[in-house]
Parts: sequence; C-alpha cells; structure tokens
Amino acid sequence: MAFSSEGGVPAERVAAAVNDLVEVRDGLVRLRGFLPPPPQAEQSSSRPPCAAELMDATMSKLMSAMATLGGSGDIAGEVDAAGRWTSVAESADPMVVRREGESSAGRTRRRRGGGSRSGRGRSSNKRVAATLEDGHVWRKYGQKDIQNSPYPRSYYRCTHKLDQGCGARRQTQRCEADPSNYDITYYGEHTCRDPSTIIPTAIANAAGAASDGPNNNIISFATGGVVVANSSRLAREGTTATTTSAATQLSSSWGTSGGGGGGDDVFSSSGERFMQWDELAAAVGHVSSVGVTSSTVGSAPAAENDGGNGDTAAGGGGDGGGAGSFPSSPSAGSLGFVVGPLGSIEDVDDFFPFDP
DNA sequence: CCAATTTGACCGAT
DNA sequence: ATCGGTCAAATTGG
Repeated sequence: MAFSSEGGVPAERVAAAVNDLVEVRDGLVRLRGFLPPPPQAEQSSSRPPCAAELMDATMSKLMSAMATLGGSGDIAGEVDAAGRWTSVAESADPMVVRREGESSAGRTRRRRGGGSRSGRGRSSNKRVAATLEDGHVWRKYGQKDIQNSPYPRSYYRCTHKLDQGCGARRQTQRCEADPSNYDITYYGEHTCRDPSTIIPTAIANAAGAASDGPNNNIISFATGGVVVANSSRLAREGTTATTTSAATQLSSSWGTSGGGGGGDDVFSSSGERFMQWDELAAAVGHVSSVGVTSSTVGSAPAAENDGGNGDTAAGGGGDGGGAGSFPSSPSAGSLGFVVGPLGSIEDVDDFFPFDP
C-alpha cells in the first residue's frame, strides 16, 4: 500500500528503488558516524562544505525521494510485492510477563519464554540484504531449521540486552530465491546506547548547518534540537517538528505520532539505524526528551563471515573485547529512555526486564 | 578467564 | 503432535 505505482512505474519497481534507497541511506548514516567532529566552534557564516553537512543534504534529498516514491510517505510501511521491504504490525497480545529467576543448575530448565511470542504488539521489519552486517552488535542465541526452507534461521538479540536492556532482536535466514542474500527480520527497537554511537557526531556536525546552511530542505540536528525543514512528506502532512532537548540520544519513538498511524504501533525498525528521519521528526514533536537508539559499532566487527556458509558467524562477531564490553549503564538518568506520553509502548517491561 | 557461539531442551502456539 | 522461538549448558575462541 505504501508504494503504489504512481503513474506508470510498476509497484515492484518502486519498491525496488525504495529498497535501494534505504540501503543508500543506511550507508550514509553509517558513514556519517565515521566523520571526524567538524569544527563546531566555527560555525561562521561561510564555512567550507563540511562532509557531514553534505551528507545531511544528501540525506535529505534521499528522504525526499523516498517520500515521493513512498507516496503516503510511509516508508516504514510495507512492500512485499518485491519481497523486500516489509513492515508488519502485529497485534497486541495477552499478557506475557515472565521472569523466571531459575538459578539453572543442572539441566532442569523451567518454562522459558518459548514459542512465538510474536504477538507482543511488536512490529517487525523485514528486509533483504547481502550482508548480515548492519552496524549493530548482535549476539546469536539460537538457530533453527525451518520447515519449508532449505536454510536454517538464526536468532539474534542485541548485545546490550543485559547491559542496557535493549530489546532489539533479529532473525536472519538465507534467501531461498537468492542464496547470496539474507532475509533479515528485525523485531523490537534498540534502546541501547553505544559509546561509538554515531548520533552525537551527527548532531554535532549538523549543529552548524542548521543555523545558516544554504540548504533548505535539510534535516539537521542542532544541539538545541532538531530542525526539520521542507521535507516533502513533512510538508504534505503538515508535520513540523522542532524540538527540544539537547538530545544526545534519541530513543525510539514508538508512539505513533498522533495523526496517522492510529492505534497500531508504528515503529522504526532497527534495521534502519535510525528511525525514519521524518518519523523521528514527527515523534520528536511530541516527545520531549529524545534519546538515540542506534548503536553502531565504530569498528567494523570484522568480518562478514558469510563466505560459504554464512549464517553462523555474523552477529556478535568476534569482538571479544571490543565493542562488546561496554558497561555504560551508569546513571540511568542519562540514558534518556523515552517512554513518553506516546501511546503504544506495549512492553516496557521488556526493555527493563529485570533488576539486578 | 571472559565472552560469544553452538546446540539440544524446553515451551507456547497452532 | 508439530513448529518456531528462546533458554542455557557446554563448547570454543581470544
């Protein structure tokens, strides 16, 4: 629905294009994370085009294009005609609260959360990628052979689940049709914060741009807030966002920001390192404190594994000491989890599952 | 020694 | 009874 063939272009083509754009965007986002902090001090009137700014501009163009292609602008929407980009909202679910303390000695395990607790009001976001690497650090916790598929499915959770209670998960499986690609489905949202997160940089970088940048049509993060200007979709929907806090992090915007979505939970896939920018903007307009959710591994976790067998390596990737150990959970206060007034955060307890 | 992965067991849903 | 998802002991790697 999101992508309809406007005019003569078949929906699949559009979907494919959007899919590519998504990838491009991801790449940009990631790249931005590596940019050196620009001369923030001198945000003088005329500065040489800083890489970050260029990226911002590029990004905004991208978003614009995506919005256009997406018609309704619901980029987070679904497109499965081409089998590539899907976002499904699952229905709410009966209570699922369990926390078995189980000291687990011996092999006696008691009821673990098993089964498809799919219906947690969670949404999933499926996509196809050539690599399992997506900028996040995952820890594999299971693998299963699936009935119809020749390839097993691997289950990952965010490395920071214990650390920070990050509830992001993903499932990967080699694409049947195209074994060189992976089918990756994301569930939940990253609420973790990583030191190497790219957001701060992004914010810093854009800080200058916001004020006097020659670009309009740019989404930039200023230290004081987020300023969104002239995004076709935003314009269309009349969303204007200006925000607030000195965000050092933006956390997921679960909520459906008011208007459109309605009850279903709209969520920014973790597949996208960030939530859709425009969604972010919208959300941000409603929430006051924003936190960044994306965590990125600054140092590429090595490898791509994959070679022949794939499926296994992936995730957490080696790392051993690297990004893995990051006990940044000092003051929860600074974590800025936003669980705001937004509606649908159905399982908050999933984010703060336990207490030590 | 610690942390990540492997792998079979367990469990809820179908 | 079967399937898919998760847990956690055992194993492996750094």
